[in-house]
Amino acid sequence: MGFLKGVEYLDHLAYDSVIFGFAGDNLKILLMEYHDTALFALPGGFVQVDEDLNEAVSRGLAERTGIQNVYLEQFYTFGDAKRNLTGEMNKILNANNLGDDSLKWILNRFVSVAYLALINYKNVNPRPDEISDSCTWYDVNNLPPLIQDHSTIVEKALITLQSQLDHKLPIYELLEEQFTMAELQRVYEVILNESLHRGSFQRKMLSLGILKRHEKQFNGGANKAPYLYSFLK
Amino acid sequence: MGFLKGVEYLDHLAYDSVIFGFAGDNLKILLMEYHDTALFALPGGFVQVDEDLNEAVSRGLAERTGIQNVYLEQFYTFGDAKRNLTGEMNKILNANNLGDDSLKWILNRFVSVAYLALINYKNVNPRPDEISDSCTWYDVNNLPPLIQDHSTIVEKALITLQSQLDHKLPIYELLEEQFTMAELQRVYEVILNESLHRGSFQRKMLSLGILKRHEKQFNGGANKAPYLYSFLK
DNA sequence: CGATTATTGTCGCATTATGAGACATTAAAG
DNA sequence: CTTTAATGTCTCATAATGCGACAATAATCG
Repeated sequence: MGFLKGVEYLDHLAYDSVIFGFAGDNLKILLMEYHDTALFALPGGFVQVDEDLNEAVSRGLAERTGIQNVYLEQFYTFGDAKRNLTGEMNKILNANNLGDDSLKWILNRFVSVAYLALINYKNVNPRPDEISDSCTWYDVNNLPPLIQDHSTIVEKALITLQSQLDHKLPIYELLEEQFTMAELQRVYEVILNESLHRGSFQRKMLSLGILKRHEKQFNGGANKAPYLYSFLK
Repeated sequence: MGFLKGVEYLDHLAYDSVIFGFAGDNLKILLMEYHDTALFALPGGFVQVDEDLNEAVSRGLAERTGIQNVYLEQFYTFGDAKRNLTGEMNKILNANNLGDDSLKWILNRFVSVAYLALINYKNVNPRPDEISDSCTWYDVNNLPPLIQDHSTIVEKALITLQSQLDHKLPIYELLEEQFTMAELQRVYEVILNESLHRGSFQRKMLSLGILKRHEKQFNGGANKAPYLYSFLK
């Protein structure tokens, strides 16, 4: 077993989370940067000995972003034998003066369960943990180099997001409570990475019967004002 | 770490596989029954310390069915804290005179990665392992009670199968090299659990351009003989 | 104050996909 | 030769989708 600050964790098992947000017409994810290193990683963590796996992920997400009751979806478990943090983590531990033997277990091989979450960009209060000094949003199309196989994890998360977009993913988490049709279309376009026909998109969305129309929004532009919509609960 | 016959395994980590076959117009899965118990379980196993997770599953499947190069898809990782085999496994170990302490680790909490496979019913040579005396096909709609949460795992496998049927799953593994349109339709109907319109199904399949038409099959029936088809490679 | 501009809501049309029934074909049995 | 049952294909109605067009409208500009 591994111990971290007096808590016992399952050895060889971790989770990583790909946390999506939407801002400035682009899809973002949360990344951590470790103190005094140029190493970026997905926010992840370990599973306590008597803790549900899903609970562990919720807990970690709450600790890092301050938000709770998030839509979390498990999408793949990465289990290659050579998945370990030797090298990178040595650098991190040294930079943080944590080089004692009690943390050696962190250098073991880890099987990692990957989750994705869709959250509202504005609701987040990214908080660094003890060994990372920033937890910041990055444009998903312009990520820094990530440690280990974290780039692969992000890729797989994106593919999952795309394939499940029409089925069950609660896209509304990404937007404000109320939004325009153009904003909603932009979310779809960014996730699918393709442009959609405006008329068809609007017709399709309205035909689904999942949107409620509200007051028009006078946005100050020299044009017709759009309606605001929200998702029916 | 856990030891089994001199090999070292990752503790707290297991896999379970839902192996689908098709025979007699029905979808089947492989189940193991333990010696001298009435306990049925999905074929599963453990991951060696220096072994890729995917490798472990392939290895286990080859050991139990004799077939290799199977399409294996990971679909979920079950990680509830109370997932353990206390009770059931005690019964199994006692029935097999394996009640010594060296196997105590098997009673721990296990996080299990679940895989599904589609294989050709006829190619399989189910082989029991040391502690299970049968590894047999069961109709998926008529399963015996399964240990632990294995029924839940089967359910989730079925849902995954259904949702991915049109996208990427290599259904052809379930059939012979050549097959009739009626047989193919039956596979779809069994997986989707609904009947399909014959004309529409045939039109759809032919329009996909993934089938090659062969000689007619004179099946001895008092009716027009169907063509045989195979999937284009 | 009227013309202009950019964006929006909606419609029409062509094309494609889908559901359902119908009809001729055909291999074997009587 | 007739009958039977399954098959290949067709037609029609309906639904879904891609794409362009048009009127409406809020702000700006002359």
